[in-house]
Amino acid sequence: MVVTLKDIAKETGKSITTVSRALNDYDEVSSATKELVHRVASELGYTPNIFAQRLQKQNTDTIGLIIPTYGPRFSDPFFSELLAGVGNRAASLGYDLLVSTRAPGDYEIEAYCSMTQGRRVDGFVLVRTRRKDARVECLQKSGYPFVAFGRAEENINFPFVDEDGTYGMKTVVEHLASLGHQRIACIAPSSELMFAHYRLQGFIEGLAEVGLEADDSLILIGDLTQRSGYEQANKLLDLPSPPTAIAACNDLMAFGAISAAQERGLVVGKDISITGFDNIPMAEYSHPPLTTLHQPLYQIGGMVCEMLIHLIRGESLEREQTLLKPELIIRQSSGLLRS
Amino acid sequence: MVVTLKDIAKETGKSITTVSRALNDYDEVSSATKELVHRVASELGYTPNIFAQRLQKQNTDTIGLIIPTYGPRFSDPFFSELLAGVGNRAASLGYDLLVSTRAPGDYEIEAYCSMTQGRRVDGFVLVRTRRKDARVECLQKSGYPFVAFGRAEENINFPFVDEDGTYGMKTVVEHLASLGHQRIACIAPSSELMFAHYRLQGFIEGLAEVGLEADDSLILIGDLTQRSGYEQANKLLDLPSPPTAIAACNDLMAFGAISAAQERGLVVGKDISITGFDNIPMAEYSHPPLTTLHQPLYQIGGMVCEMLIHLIRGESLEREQTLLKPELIIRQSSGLLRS
DNA sequence: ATTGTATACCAAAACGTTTTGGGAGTCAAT
DNA sequence: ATTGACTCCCAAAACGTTTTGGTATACAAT
Repeated sequence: MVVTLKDIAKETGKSITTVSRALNDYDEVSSATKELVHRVASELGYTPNIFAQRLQKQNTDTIGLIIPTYGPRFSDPFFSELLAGVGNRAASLGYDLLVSTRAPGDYEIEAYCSMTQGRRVDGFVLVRTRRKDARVECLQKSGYPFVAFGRAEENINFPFVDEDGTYGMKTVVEHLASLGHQRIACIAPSSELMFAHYRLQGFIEGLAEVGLEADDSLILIGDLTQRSGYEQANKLLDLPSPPTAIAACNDLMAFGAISAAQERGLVVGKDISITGFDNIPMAEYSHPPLTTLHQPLYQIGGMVCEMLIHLIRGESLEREQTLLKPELIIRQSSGLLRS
Repeated sequence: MVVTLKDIAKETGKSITTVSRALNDYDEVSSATKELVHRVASELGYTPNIFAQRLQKQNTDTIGLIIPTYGPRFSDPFFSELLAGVGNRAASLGYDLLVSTRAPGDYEIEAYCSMTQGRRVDGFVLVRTRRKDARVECLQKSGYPFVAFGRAEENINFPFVDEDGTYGMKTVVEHLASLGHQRIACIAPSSELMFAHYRLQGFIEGLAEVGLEADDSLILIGDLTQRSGYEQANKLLDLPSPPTAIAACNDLMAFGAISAAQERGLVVGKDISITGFDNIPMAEYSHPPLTTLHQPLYQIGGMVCEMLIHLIRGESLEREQTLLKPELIIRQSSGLLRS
């Protein structure tokens, strides 16, 4: 049978109150009693019933993470690394992690509602913010604490960590321009996604800074998968005057683009330069290795998680909003323009 | 303030008992009362306190998944796809998913203990079974329901879904042999991991079936990452008489091996054949596209999750143990032996 | 008149904690 | 002797559900 405080009380001859306090290390219990209670507790193999605790304390020691999954072949290294970061930090701070996977859309908000209404979690980690983010509205309205990985449209204010995608893409464009490239294309995800918006903005500003004109026909929209990188790159390469460099807004699409170029016999890094964004582990081992921007996803996951827990505990945050500068990692997928 | 049954009772003039029963659709409540209660409940915005329910019912409607994370750059597409499968199925069956990420080792068992002892979950999904799997022992001893993705050493009996890795690697070896390869190497993870054990066994049996002798110097151990595929492939290629084909036991190591071969100027698929196992999305877009074995991870995740929930509900399983045949996907990383 | 059987309801107990509000004893200062 | 401060302890309430073990009424069958 399951051991409860009552059993320990009976065994030690103390009251339930005292047992509870002894186990929680209150000062008003003598050290002799504390010792006795602890000994008996471990003899009987006592473990507190977490739901009774939560019912009483009205908190959950659990944080929620809802992962938007795009289709059944969902397999974005982005999330596994971030998840590891959030999960490990949560565990080390004594919090459980309740994960829900939902396709973006109507049911996604439902997942938030069911977690908030049932008071299943103390707060949320929000990932991949969107331009009009119903999740942000929902959480702000309900007053649930949350920390986002990613910003939102200007005027909404909430704690976040984000990478400076604009800065990142500017450095990519500078890099490509310094290699002599003038026709630089971009494969960007829908600007609905805030990070895509910032990255694309960086691409355009970068072009301006190096004195190149943005050409709308060289900016295509992809959906973050290799497949779409492949398809959009094919469209770019079919243009009468194709680009000599393609800056993809994430590594997966860059791989798709590389694949498309190679199918046409182009040598990536020589005939054409292709860059990514994220520096997923695969980037180092692709052929050719991918020039990309490094985002420390594991650390970001940890940061976001820790900020959230501070918030839940009612502590003030050192920094409400953090913007990280991604670092350009130059590998062989980008090279001098062949003249 | 939070609305409770008591509030509804007061508002409707009924007792708490009747309100509870009305909401749970017991027959012993008149339909008029049911209607009244439901109306008032939704007017007041009632949502049950989940912890009170769980305390009373002594169950959690939550399943646990503990992901072994190898290091901070943990980023295995294997897990994101599996997680999506488990998570989506759990949600559709009304279960929450509690995820814990732990490095394999001592703390991993602790994670199981804290979930079982605190009775935080009704059961577990166990992934990547190991030869002497302390987790299996722990769960069997505690009597917690669980379903594994992967088998264990012969005599232990528990419900699982697994892919037939032995069969899979045999088909790979047959494929390579049919292309004329005679010196075929294998990069396998530690045989501590059951799936690695079966895959390696398939490799060896496969060699025997096509009349080739296994050469121990051609079997190296990796740790599932690209880096280790790269390192081990380098060792193989440095041999006085290097292999003409390398069968890696997962896709990530295959990519590492491809990278190593390409660094030496070898054309993969011509000068050397390299194969993987898993068919992660990247396999289609690598250069060259990877010959590998397809595992339907998303579906497997769903199956495992559903079996577990049946088990938790005390229903009998249609099949306790399922072995799936992986399908060989031939792409360009394997080709005819150059003579 | 009694018994049986539905139907519709309810008070109180139970789940296992933590917290509230207090009590009893000891010791020292007035 | 009284007061105050301190230490150590406890009974009971509270958290919000579900379940147990009833009751009261109405109606039909004996």
